[in-house]
Amino acid sequence: MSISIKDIAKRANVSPSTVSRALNNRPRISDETKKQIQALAKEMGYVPSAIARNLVGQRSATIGIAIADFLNPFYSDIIAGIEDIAIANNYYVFVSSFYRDKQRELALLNTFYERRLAGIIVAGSVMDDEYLSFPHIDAMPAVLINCPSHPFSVSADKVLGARLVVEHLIELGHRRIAHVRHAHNYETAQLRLTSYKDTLSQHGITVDDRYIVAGDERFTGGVRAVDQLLALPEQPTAIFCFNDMTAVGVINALLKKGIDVPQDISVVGFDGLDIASFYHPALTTVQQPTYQIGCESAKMLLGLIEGKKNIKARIIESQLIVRESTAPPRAE
Amino acid sequence: MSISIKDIAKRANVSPSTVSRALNNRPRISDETKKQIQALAKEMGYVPSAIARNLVGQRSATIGIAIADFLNPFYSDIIAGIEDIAIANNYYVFVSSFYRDKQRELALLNTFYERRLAGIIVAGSVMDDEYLSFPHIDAMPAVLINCPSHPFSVSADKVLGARLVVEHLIELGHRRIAHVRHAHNYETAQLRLTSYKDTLSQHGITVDDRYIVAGDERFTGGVRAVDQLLALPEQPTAIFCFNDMTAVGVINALLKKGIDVPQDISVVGFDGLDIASFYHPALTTVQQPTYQIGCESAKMLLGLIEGKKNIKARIIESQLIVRESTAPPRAE
DNA sequence: TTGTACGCGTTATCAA
DNA sequence: TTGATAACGCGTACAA
Repeated sequence: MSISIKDIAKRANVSPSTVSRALNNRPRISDETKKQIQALAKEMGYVPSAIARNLVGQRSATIGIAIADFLNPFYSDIIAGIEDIAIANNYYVFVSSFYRDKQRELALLNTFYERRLAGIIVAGSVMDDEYLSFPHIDAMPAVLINCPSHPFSVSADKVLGARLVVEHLIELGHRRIAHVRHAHNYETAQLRLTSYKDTLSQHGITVDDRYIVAGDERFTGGVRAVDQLLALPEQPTAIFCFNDMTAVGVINALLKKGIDVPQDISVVGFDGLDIASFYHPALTTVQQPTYQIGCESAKMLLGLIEGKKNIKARIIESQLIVRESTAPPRAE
Repeated sequence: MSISIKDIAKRANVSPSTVSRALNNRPRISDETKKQIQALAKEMGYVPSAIARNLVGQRSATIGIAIADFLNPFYSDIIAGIEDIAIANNYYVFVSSFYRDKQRELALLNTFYERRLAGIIVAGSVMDDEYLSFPHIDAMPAVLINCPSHPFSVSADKVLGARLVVEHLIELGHRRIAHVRHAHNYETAQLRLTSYKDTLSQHGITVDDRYIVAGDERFTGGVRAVDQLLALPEQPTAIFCFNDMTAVGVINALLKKGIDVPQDISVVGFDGLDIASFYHPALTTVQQPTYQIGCESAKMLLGLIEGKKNIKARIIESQLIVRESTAPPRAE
């Protein structure tokens, strides 16, 4: 059992409230007793109980971050951005992951609410529109990352990103452009897919569903996707991947089969992780301002916590970065 | 303000204690009122306050994880292991990072203690031996990952790992073997370095400090290290890197300068991340059982929380995996 | 300047 | 089977 202000009060022969005043730098106390008590508290190794404080104060100064997948470095940078803003505003941050599992996501949100956290940020939710019906959303504000349809959200422009990718490939001369989508159909995965289809159509290329295969967001998803795509009668000449992790998996699988990237097949990623520029060949990809997204979402959440009302969904532009993994298709 | 058992009690015309009994499936209550109250609680959207529960119960059923760096995927797998064990034992898990900053690490531990968490797991501490003097260690048990000198710790065998690496390179015929160490001299970084030196000496190779340069644990650290090493009058023929991230940075920098890996220079990583096998060339590295380390440390912590006493530091064997980034040195 | 009394939401003990 | 009461650690009116 840890020591409390009562213990200090006894030792100092004062009342608990005097101790409380001394430790919180409150006015109605003499400088002398204040210093005396502060010294005693330090000596006794007193650490205030956030639990008791939260209970009486009805606020926790802690925000929770629920992220889809710890194993995807995409989220690491976002977390760093959130942390920096939160710490600067005297908030603590706790992170947890739900691994794209709806049940775990719900359980996590519930845990956050049980702790009466001041607010939460969710990145990569698989609940999507059901979010608005989450019962405690008014008591514990939430900001969603990459769910642009939600009013309180910060997202990168996936529609633009996917269009830039497809147009880049078409300009290079590709016609058979495959897409490795995310097996989960959550919002921003869907947006990439739709934008991919739309852009193809706009350029007079018929969408062929056989060129759309499911991956996940890790290396292995890309490997499996390659097996499917290479089994096709007419192999694609370019593969647009859901994200950089997938693209690395795809390239690795292709190289292992003796297929050169980009000479035989072009590959494009999405996200702009560090690994994209360090991989070999370096990935053509869509750069997402992850750290900035983290900062923006934290600022938005702090605004919501303080009761700000005029808050709108933010969409941040993303940018195509052409590197070594794309080239014109081989002449047939 | 969220609704409490008092609110439910009023609506049901019973006392708060009856509501508490109903909601916690306690014995002394009739089935009828229990069901009635449970239904009412659900209807009213009641969620118990973990804060109040913790205050009265003096326990939180939550463990905190402090990890050195979110941006290093090495820790992601460890977290997954911890989470799985914790959840299976009805514990919640909150993760936070201190980015190898001693002040932030201390602040984080303090935050954890303020919440009166049941226990903590720290991975990649930069405090090392000072840990034992952390004042609240008895009230909130801690397990350290990769601090083998600490009594409650789970670590991979870095000494063995580094020796396997160096011997592998020596067997291939290398004599000028460089080491990119971590700029922070925390325990397991030190162990790799010492083992590297010892193994060289044991094989009659003089340790040359110019071949030991500092990196960090990210890609960029490897890039900077390469600049230093290539400026040397006699360039090394092999580079043993602190971890896989560093190795990727090193290889990337070498390839950019037109130096082939492994034909011109061999490179070895450490950790056995997924990226090590997906990189191109695939990395020779020391595989660490990250998920298992996570599980073991969680089990150890739960043991400590339950008051188990006969707990000893665990060291888990690591294994050299030879892939494509090492080869005999070029004949001179 | 200091102390007393109460309440935050919950559980546990005792009495009814 | 149920209700009243106290307690967890802290902050804050209000009284002294």
